[in-house]
Amino acid sequence: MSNQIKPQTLKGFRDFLPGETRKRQWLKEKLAKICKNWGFEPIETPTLEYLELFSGQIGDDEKLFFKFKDQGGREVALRYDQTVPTVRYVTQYQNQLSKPFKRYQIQPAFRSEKPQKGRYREFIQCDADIYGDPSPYADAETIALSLDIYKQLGFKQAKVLVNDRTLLKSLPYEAIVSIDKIKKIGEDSLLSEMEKRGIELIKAKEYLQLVKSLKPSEAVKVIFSYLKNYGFDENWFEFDPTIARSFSYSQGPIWEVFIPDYSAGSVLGGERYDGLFKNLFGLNYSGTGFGLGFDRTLEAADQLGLIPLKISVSRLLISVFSPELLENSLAVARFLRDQDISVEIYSDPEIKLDKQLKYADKKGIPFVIIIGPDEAKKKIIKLKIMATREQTMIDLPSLVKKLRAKF
RNA sequence: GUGGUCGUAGCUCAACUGGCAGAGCGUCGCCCUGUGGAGGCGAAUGUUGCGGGUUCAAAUCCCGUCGAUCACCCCA
Repeated sequence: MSNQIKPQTLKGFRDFLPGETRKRQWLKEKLAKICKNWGFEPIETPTLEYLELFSGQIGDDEKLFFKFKDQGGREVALRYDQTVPTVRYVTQYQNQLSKPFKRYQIQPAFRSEKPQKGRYREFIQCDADIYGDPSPYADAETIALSLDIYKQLGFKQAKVLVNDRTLLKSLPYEAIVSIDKIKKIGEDSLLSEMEKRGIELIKAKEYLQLVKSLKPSEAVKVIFSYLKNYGFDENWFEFDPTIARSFSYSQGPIWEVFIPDYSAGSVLGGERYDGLFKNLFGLNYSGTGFGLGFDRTLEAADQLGLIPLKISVSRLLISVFSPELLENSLAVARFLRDQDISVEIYSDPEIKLDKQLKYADKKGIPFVIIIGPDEAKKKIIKLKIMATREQTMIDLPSLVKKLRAKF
């Protein structure tokens, strides 16, 4: 009798089956490649940080931290976002980093939220930021990168809505938080929302009018001319004074990216947050950039059919005719692998050929090699193309040539 | 964190007001001992998420718990 346990994942934490994992890897690789194309350097930060790093900044939301005492009694927290740890990182290594410093980062973050669809306790974020450049050109560059990512991923259209937090300076924080919801709840509900947050109705109406009358700031103009010069079509960007990004540390330009063909909300959000350096470390420094929602972006790409469909990692299965002929299959496998061709060999030589073919079929492996007694005697192999059922007897050097052409 | 809905075979789901736990798909076997997707025939599979309670009797009602999902909150 053993204490058997139930196989299950923790609330809000996920396993990924091979098909899903391949999609996720596809997106990670694309994101990394695009960021590198823009000259952004990859970095990583630890999963665990001192709790105090986050706790000063977030106030109300501390209940969302995954925090505990480690074995040494230290108060620690799982990475809650990428921005705050990276501000620490930039401060800590400023002498070793270029200025400006451009970095991207694809790592999981942890929040102890109540999970919902598309909302998990462990989720990947892709952040890209520019540090040490206070000019709106730095904002413009990260915004251009925001758009280029979606363009390079194959989206027909993405749209960035840009605002400037300095335009909202005269509004109290509660009003800004409310304004951010206007698209979701409408103007009427917005007014009652503001009242609920302790703003008088008259004031609320005043704030709403003010916001609606706002015109693009100089920084926003710089950004738009940058985007235009980079070659983005005018319908890829727009000024929207209701984009507020209710983070307490946002200042200066703020933006969110939406996919018109995907309705589940924004897929990316960014802002300038120079003040964070001051608040945390008393440093005069600047940072601007974005966090990209990995799951939403992946879902959007999947829904719109942008993920290349490769059912299997294996492109070629070497079947094993019988235990006696296993060595022939092994020899071919080794030969092909030495030629840098990925092959999978069927593991159990006792299993009949029809099962092995069925396996290849199910896994979507397009080519199967068969080596029976006849082939073994002639020192050749039979290549079967699953899609067409076509079979050819072929020797190894020609096989390599043929596969190179097909792959 | 607050409130609602849900959890039955590998998957999708049935089971009238409490009364013998079922179907489709898939899986497996055979038709087909050197060849996969179609077709035919046959077979296996359940602690009804878990724990407790009420009842002659619980998948069904009650409590707790784990998980999923929706709304709110929040969303660095």
